[in-house]
Order: sequence, then C-alpha cells, then structure tokens
Amino acid sequence: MRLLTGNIMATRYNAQEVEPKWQARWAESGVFKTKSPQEAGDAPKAYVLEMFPYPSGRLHMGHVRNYAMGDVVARYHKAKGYNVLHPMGWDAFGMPAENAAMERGEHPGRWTRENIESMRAQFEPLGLSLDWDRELATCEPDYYGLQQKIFLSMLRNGLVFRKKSKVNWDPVDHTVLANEQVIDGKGWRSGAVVEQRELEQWFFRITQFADELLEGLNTLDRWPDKVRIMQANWIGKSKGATFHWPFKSNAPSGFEKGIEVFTTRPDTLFGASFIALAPDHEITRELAKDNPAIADFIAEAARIGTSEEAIEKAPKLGVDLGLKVTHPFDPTWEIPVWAANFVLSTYGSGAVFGSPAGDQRDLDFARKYDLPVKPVVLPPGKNAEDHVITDEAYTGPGTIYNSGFLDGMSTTDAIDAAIARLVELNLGDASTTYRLRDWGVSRQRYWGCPIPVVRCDKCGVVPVPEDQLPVTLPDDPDFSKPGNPLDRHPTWKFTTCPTCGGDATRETDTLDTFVDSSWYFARFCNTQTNAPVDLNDARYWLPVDQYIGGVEHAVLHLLYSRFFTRAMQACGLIDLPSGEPFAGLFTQGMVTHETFKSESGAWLSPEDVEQRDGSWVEIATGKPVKVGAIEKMSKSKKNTVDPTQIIKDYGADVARWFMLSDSPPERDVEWTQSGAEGAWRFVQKLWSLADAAPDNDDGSPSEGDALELVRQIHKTVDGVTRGIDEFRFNTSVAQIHELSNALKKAEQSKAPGMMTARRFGIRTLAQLVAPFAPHVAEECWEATGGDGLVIEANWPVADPEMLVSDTITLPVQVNGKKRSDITVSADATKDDIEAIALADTDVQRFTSDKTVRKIIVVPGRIVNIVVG
RNA sequence: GCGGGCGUGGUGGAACCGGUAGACACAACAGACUUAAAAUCUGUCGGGCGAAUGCCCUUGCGGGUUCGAGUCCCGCCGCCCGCACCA
Repeated sequence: MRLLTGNIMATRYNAQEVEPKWQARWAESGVFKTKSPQEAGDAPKAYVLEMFPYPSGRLHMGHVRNYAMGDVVARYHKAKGYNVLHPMGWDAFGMPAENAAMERGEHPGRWTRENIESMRAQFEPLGLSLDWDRELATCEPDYYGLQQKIFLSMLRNGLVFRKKSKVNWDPVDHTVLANEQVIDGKGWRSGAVVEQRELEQWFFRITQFADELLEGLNTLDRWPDKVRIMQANWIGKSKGATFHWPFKSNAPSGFEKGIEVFTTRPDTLFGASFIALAPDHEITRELAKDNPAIADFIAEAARIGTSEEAIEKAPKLGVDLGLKVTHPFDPTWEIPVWAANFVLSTYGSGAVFGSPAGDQRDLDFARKYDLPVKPVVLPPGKNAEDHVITDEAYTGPGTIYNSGFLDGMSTTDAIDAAIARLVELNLGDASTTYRLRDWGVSRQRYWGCPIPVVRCDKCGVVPVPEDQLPVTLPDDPDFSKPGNPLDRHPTWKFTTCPTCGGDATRETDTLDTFVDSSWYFARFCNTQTNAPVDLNDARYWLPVDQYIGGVEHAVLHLLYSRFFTRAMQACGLIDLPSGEPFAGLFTQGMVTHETFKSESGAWLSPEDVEQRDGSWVEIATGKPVKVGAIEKMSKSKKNTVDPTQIIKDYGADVARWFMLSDSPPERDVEWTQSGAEGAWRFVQKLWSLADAAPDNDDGSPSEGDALELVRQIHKTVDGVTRGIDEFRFNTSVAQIHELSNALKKAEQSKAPGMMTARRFGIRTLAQLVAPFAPHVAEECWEATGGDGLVIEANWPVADPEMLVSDTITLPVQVNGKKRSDITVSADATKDDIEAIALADTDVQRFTSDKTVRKIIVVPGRIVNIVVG
C-alpha cells in the first residue's frame, strides 16, 4: 500500500494530529449530547437514525458509508438549529455468536461483548456526531427484559398466539436450520438430508394489521417508491372468491362441503381442468397414510425445504390423488384432484383450481401431465377460431367464451357473475386474501431473548409475572452437544408455576432477532425508564425523521417495525397514532471492490497483488492473477478494505469524503485506492485554501471578478443545500469541488474586493464541508477566524438575488439539432428571443434556404426553430 | 420462479418538469517546476470524417410518441436486491 503521508508533513494538513484534537473538543463541549424537549425550547427536533449494526467484530466500509450519510444529515440539521437525536446501539443477538461458540468454544455473550468493545473503539476515530449516552445492546437484560414486557402485553392483548408450523430439521445436529443453512436440501454443517418437522411455535398476529400496514404506505411520502411497492406486494392483498368443490362421492371426513379454494379469477372457472392441493394439505396427508406413492411425493416435496424461493424454483411435480370433485356450476362435470409441489399451504386454503389457458403455471402443469386445456378468455380483437393456446397462457382481460352462462361477458363482469352464482349455490362468496402471513417468532436457539412463559401441567401456558422479569439467559450454555442449549440445560428450565406453585418448565424458545430491532428506535427516545418506551419522550421524538439503511431490509425489518408500533399502540405502550415509526427512509447502496483470483482459483486480497508491466501478479510469488468481478465487499472473497487502516493512513475525513463523493448514495460505490487518494488530495487542498486565506478584508466585492466569486459562493450554498436535502450528496461534493477550484484560481487575482470575497468563500466552504468532512472543516474554520465550532455555526443561506444573473445564454436548435447559442437579457420577451435567434448567423446557415414553420421558445431553456 | 431496482466516455458519475449529453472527479497522456523523483501547477481527454469555421454518430439492444427522448411508452438483453429461521 502506498502511503502519501510521511516526510512532507510540515506544510501539510496532518489528519493524524488534527482529527483526535477536534474529537476531543467536541467531547469536551458536549455538542453531540441530545437536549431534552425542555432544553430545546422552540427548536424543531430531528431524529436521525442509521440501522444499528450487528457486532460482528470489525467495522467495514459499508458501515462507514451508512454512518457517514447519517452524520451528514445529523450535522446539517444541527447547523440548521434543530434539536438532534442521533444515537447508536447494537443488534447483538443472533446466530454468528452461536456459530463462534460452536466453532471456537467461545461464550456467545463474551464474544458479542468483546466485539461491541472493539467496534465502538473503531467508531470513535470516524468522528461521528453520535450521542453515546444512549447506547444500547439488545443482548443485555435491561433491553430484552423490557422486550419481554412488550411480549406479555401483546399476549394479553391477543396479538400473540401459538400454532404448529414447519421447520427445517437437521437430524444429525438436532437443530432447526435457517433457510440459508440448507444447501441443496442438506444441512450446512452436518451434511445430513434436511427433514421437515412441525413444531408448536409462537406467532405475532401481524395479519390483523394487514390493511392498516397497506394503507399506511400511502402516507409515507418520504419513503422510496420501490420500498412501498415491495411492501404492498409482500402484503399482497387480493380480491377474489373462496368456494368449495363438492366431492363426487364419499368426501374425506371434515371435507363434507368439498375442497375449499381461493381464486382471483372466478371468471375462468369453466376452464378448470384440475384441483391441486399443497403437499401438506390435510387431505394429501390423510391419503398418504395408505398410499406409498403419495407419501413418497410428500417426502420428495419436503426435501425442497421451507423457503418459498426454493419451492417455486423446483421443477413442477404432481401426483394424481385419485379423487374426483364436481364442478360448482355443473354437477355432472368431474374434475380430478392432484397434489402439486408448487401449491403453498400457507396461502389461501392450500388448494387451487387449475385453469391452464389463463395461468402459466397451471398450463405448464397441464401440459406435463396431459390435462385438458380449454381457453375461456378471448383477447380483445381476436375470434375463437384463431385464439389457440399452445405453450403460453393468456392472462389478460377479454371476453368470456366456452363458459355457459358467462359467455359474452367481459372478464370483470364475469368475475362478479361467477361469484353471484357461487353465493346462490351456497358454495362460496367473494373474499379477500393476503399473502402476508403471521410472524413466526420462535427460535430454538440460545442467543436470543427468552420468551417469558412457563408451562405447567395443571395451568397450561402461564406468563411470567412482570415483577419476575427479566427472564435471563443462563450463563453456562453447553455448545459441545447438538441441539438447543436452553432445552438441555441441567437446571435453567425447571421452575415453579406462577399460578399454582407446582413444578413447571420454562419456554425454551427465544425470540427472532427481528423482534429486537423492531422497537429499538423507540427505546432510544429514553434509554433510562423502566417502561419499554417513555410515552412523553417518544411522543416528542417519534417518528424518526430520517432512517438510513440497506435496501435488503426493504420488506422484513421495516414491515415488522411498522407492525410493532401499531401493536404497541394497541397495548398502550406507545403514543404514536399514525403507527408509522419512520417518516423518512433512505436506502443506500453497497460498497464494492474489485476481486482477484490466483491461477488455482483461490481468492486473493487486493493487498497481495500488484500491477507489473500492465498485468496483475501475486506479489509473493510473481504468478499471474485473474482479475475478477467487482463485488460486494466480503470476507469470503477477500476484497474487504479495513476502515481502521484507511483512517490511520489518510484520516477519517478522507474515508468519509470518498464514501460520499462520486456515486449517488442509493447506488453501489466501488472502493478504489486512487479514489481514496483523490479524496486525500482534496482534503489537502481545502487546508491549503484556508492556510492561504487573507487575514483582512479589502472592501466590498460589488463588481467584477469579486462579485462573480460571491455569486458563485451563493450558488454553491444553494446547490450543496439542495443536494443534502435531496440525498444527492455526490452533487453537493461536485459543487464543493467547483467552488474550491474557483477559490484556488482567485488566489492569483488582485481584483478589488477579492480578499473579502475569498475570506467569505473559504469560511462558507468550511461550513458546507463540515457535515461531510468535519475535522478539516473545523480546522479551516478556526484558521480563518470562525467563531466557536463550525458544527455550531448557523448553516449558510443563499441570497436569492445572487442566484439570478442579468443575461442568460440560450441554445438554439434547428429541427432539434443545436446550431448556436444566443445571449439575451433575462427579461427578454418571446418575440425578442425569436428575432435574435433568427438573426443569428449560425442559425441562418440552416434556415436561409428553407421555410420557418414553427418556433418553440422555452423560457430560460431553449429555442427550437422548425424549418422544412 | 415471483416481486423490486439498475444500465450514460477508459472509470465513478452529472444532466431539476421531455429542452445544450458527458458538469465534477478518477485514470491516462503532454508540458512547467526539480540534478532527479514525489508533491504541486497548466493543458489534452466519447467515436468517426475534415486543412478548417465545422459536419455526422453516440446514453445496454430493437421499435414507438414528440418540434425535441438519457428522461415517456412497448418488446428484449445483462447485472443487483428480496422471497418470511442471515442480519
């Protein structure tokens, strides 16, 4: 690695000395301490929050980018006079700690707390404007104990329930596997073929809020549209009909009315050619008991795993169950019943009817098993003879045909008519179904929040009384044997029943870590109170004004948090009538880096390779190296860059500046050494501007170059401010560059008023840079006689009069091609502009031998002359 | 498979509501300074044609709407994110 710092320090800006100095000053002055609502007085509040990190042990560049962005927003609001809350905490429960315990014999708690210590130490030199007084870690009893209170309150309010659900079971490790731990149907550690097991599990009733969560999206006008769309699709509200297909004869017990299905397309009912049940539908399972073929099919389907992705990607398979139902509209029409591996038991009633001409998946299935395909929807403009379905279904609107009483209707009318007939026949009704499922929160793991209930043979499931909370984890889990350490702990789970005092056992499931992150933002409003959330402080601070994190959380974390605020509202634990925790959301892109592979295909760290004579070689061996793709930084691909090392080499300002330059915040940014060096040069340049700043003014910059410079300063203030407001930090950076270039040039100028203009420019620049690269900004501010800390100086405001000029330059097009520029006064009329444009000699070269047909003048923008 | 997004010079990107495509930066090249190098400063920098004022082409690909399309519409291609037990 090339180091640019070193022997030439004297005249240069030395980040290694300057940055700790300002960090100490900020700490002494307490500028980052949050003010209470009383202390804040009339100042408006701004709650700025970045998604809190998992304490993996090392800060990575993705963190630096995320927190640098949040810091821009926080410092900017501080400068604008807001009372800012900008806290930090740790999403500290989760599987990596247990993996460390299993692989290295470390205690998950110790491992996690050590990681927190070392990451906090890495945070410090970044110079973020965080209020560490409000730090929290979800793995500490003072946090998860309160979470247990929330759980119990939700239980009392009917928002928690138990039901059976499927899990991926590793028969060797005796453990439940996460979907990511199931690789090709096998456990990642044991390699054993994964089984499906049904366990009685705890659920949060998120579906109770399905409509509210959907409706609420309309109020989130400071969220990216893509996230709102993804959440709406995830909730997946669909209107249609739920109805029964009566059995031809001898219905299985419990299904006397027939097989219940949900469909959004009852208009295609006359195209039905089969019924398909989920592999784990009750009827399928009943039949499997004395039919080995069906049992094999179920086992085969189970091997795919529980993830919807895997199920939908798997080849479509089915088995004929040998049952027959009759068509709701024609009792003489028999339809076969199949089981199919693509039918989800968790959606609707776990059964569908196949209408192959109008649904691609049904069509593929029908072709595979040679089931009838009858088209029933005629696309607009087609007639029955030439509308043939081969291997592509028609899913669009049209006119119904081949469909008895529905013939001739539009698809929408036919939907209503079909539902009306189903009601008449007493077989079903219109209904609404959601894709959203209730949230399963049980985890059979040690390192999570214990679910605060006990089981008593006499009293059943009994909540732990609040005065006995928190239910803490035992300190001595044993990870040497397979299975859940809580379940086989020698003493922990044995307790007495709070109700009858008899022997009882504790619940050994812990909560999904998504629960921990579903309310931490509310806890930050007051981390001292005994209630989970202080009602008054939360009323003041919530909603979070700006939340920043990765898009990968677009659905789950953000939807769960929106559910939690509603659930807590229903329990009286929070006062947030809107139910919306995050008023503004920004999703930032990843940090990527080039990758390298050796001849043998092993990943190589960028530090181990170098370019010799234009080709890449391994430094140690000199062997040639394959340059791989630019990918998200990850340990496995060895393309990470350690922020701590970058800060040592170049300083925090450089790391932050680079993360905010060039790439738009929502897009991925590629870390490059040369980019970091560019940022370093810029920091040096800023300092040299301040160092060369004149000590005194030389009169008012009211004309000539000095006035032009002042105008540019105002333009820059305007542009940088807009860039921050709109989360387009890269454009702010570009404008800061332009002003710096202008100020550098101005060092050569002797124009009257220039010294005044330069002093003004450099101090303004320091203010504009402060949210991005705060240390060098403070240094420049101090060197140019700024009052106090730049972080506390009022954000500059552009003078609107300085943003407009007297004349404007307009491009002139002829037939849409630019041919000339004209300069006109800012208040020129359309007629004036037309005349000037037509008189222009460059324009006339293209118009002289033609007829002018039309002239389009867009004020302040462009002139287009249409000739022909 | 389903849902969502993205695609502009050698590179990252800019272009506000459909109005000058390539701001700003990185890299590269040339020059100044220097015994030399580094640093710094200055200049060139999408492609083609031309002696030249210039002209033509160019925003992943193919169509369309418009006086005018990177931007809007339709159809493709490629990459990325999510898919409910990773966080």
